Amino acid sequence: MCGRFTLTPDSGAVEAEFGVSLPDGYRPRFNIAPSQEVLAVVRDAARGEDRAGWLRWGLVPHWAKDPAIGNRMINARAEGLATKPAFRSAFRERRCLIVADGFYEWARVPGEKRKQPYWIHRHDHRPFALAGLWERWGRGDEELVSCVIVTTEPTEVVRPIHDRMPLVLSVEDRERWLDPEADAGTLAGISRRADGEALQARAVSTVVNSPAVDGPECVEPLD
DNA sequence: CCAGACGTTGTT
DNA sequence: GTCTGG
DNA sequence: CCAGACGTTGTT
DNA sequence: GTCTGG
Repeated sequence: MCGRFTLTPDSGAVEAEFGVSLPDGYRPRFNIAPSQEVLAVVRDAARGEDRAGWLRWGLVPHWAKDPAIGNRMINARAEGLATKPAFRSAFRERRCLIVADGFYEWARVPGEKRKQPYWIHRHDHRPFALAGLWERWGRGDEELVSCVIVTTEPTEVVRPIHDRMPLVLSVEDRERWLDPEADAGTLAGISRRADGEALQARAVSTVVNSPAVDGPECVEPLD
C-alpha cells in the first residue's frame, strides 16, 4: 500500500518536472503521513491549465457526516475505482497527481515481530506522480479539500517487500490521467500497472516509523 | 419502504 | 482489540 | 503506514 | 449522493 511518502527536492526541481509553479509553504518533506497536506496537481478546466496546490491526505466524500472518515480513506484500490461508492464520482471527475520523489513500504521480517521499512525512489531521484482522486467537503470555514492515493499490484522491485504499492504514473500517463475526457478503457489500462521502470528500494532506519520525525535521517541508507 | 454503509491493510 | 491522529 | 490512546467527575 | 440489505 502507500501509507507514507517523501517529497525531498527543492522547489525548482519540482516546478521543472511538472511545469507548474508551487503554492506557498513548500518545503522538502521526508515523512509525509496521512491527515497531512500533500502537494497535488489538478487540471483547472476554467483556466485551461494545470495548477499545484495542497490537499489533505485522507479522502472525505462530500456526503460524509464526520470528516474523520478521511483518516481511513488514504488508499483506493485501482480495481474498484469505477464501482466503489466512495470513489466513483471522484474517479470520473476529480483525478489528480500527487507529487512525490519516493514512498515507504514496510516488509515483514520472517520470524520477527518488527517490520523493516524501505524507501522506494527513482535512480535519478527525480520527482514523479502518484495517481490520486480528490474531493471537496463542507463549506465556508469548514471546507476541506482532500485526496486519496490509488494503489495497485507491486512492480518487480517492490514485490519482495510488499503486495501493494501506489500507482506510479509514467510521464505520458500523467496527461491521460488528468484529461477530463479520458475514456474508461484508457483509465483502466493506466490503473493496471505502476510504472516501475526507474525505481529502486533501499532499507532505512525505523526512525521513519514515527510520523513526528521528518528529516533526512528517514531516507539514509541503512547499510 | 427505511436504515445503514460507503475503505484498505494486515492478521487470524 | 480497536480506533484516532499524524 | 505507525504510534498512542482507550474515561469521568469534580476541583483547581 | 447512491447503493445494498432487511
